[in-house]
Amino acid sequence: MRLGELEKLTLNYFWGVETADAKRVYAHFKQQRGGTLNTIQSTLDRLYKKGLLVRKKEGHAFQYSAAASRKSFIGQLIRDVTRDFTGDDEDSLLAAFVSLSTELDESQLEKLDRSIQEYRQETNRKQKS
Amino acid sequence: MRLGELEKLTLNYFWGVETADAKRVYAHFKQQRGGTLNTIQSTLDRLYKKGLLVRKKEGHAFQYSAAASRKSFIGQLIRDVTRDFTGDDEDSLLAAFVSLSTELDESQLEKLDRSIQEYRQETNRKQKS
DNA sequence: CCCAAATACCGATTGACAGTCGGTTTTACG
DNA sequence: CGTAAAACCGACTGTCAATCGGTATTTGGG
Repeated sequence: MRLGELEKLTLNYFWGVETADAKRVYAHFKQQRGGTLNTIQSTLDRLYKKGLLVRKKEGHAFQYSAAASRKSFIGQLIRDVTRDFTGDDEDSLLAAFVSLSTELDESQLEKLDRSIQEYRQETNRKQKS
Repeated sequence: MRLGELEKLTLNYFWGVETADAKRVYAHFKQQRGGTLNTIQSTLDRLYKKGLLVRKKEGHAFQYSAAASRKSFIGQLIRDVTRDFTGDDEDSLLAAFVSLSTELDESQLEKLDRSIQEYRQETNRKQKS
């Protein structure tokens, strides 16, 4: 799924606010990039149709909000972009991790290692309860 | 940087062969998808201009080959796709890892953990020598 | 209950860019 | 130096984001 520049900006915006209607989003972007309310509405609609935003009518306007957290969205993004380059036999997620490893320095690897340990602990706790 | 379908197939092809000229690539794809030699040549040229293939003239034709390994390419891909969603303050690579973590199960985390340990050992060895 | 303002929705246009391929130019080798 | 092979150029198509004008719809107030 392809994302345009304004779509990316909009998604980032929605991870900073709970909820917003087109007018509110427009007020935010009017300063930094101009354009019309209509353009924002189209973009919100496109993101909605792509399943990246959810919406609910309240009064006159739809209230939009992010369909997924930033983190899980990025995770999905990575899986999408790597799928075409990783065979079904190998674990594409793991392959992605390993690919990225070569870009990390020791201190980052250490941090990562801690994050993973933490997450494993958490997962184990959940499974036991 | 956007990649088309044929471009992805072509990159994958080049990770399976050392080197190939347009004719050879065409011979490979003729079966599974038809098209003309010219189309392949355009695609090779586009990939070359994008820096994803390197080439060297040998006799009549350019010999193309992958500019980077599959793994480092995927790593680059992930960094590109995540850049717009990770602030400069936070470490985007680390963020990507953590995002993906939520998609892994315990056995995968274990494997990942092992990979990281291995890699850290390797890195340390290199730095000492 | 109906009207006007607010908003959603539709359609057209533009700009990138991949894919495709015909035609022309360049090039390497005999 | 001529020719066959390959590179290169240009055109056209299809897709999709961005943009925005115009129309349809909806909602809350009167």
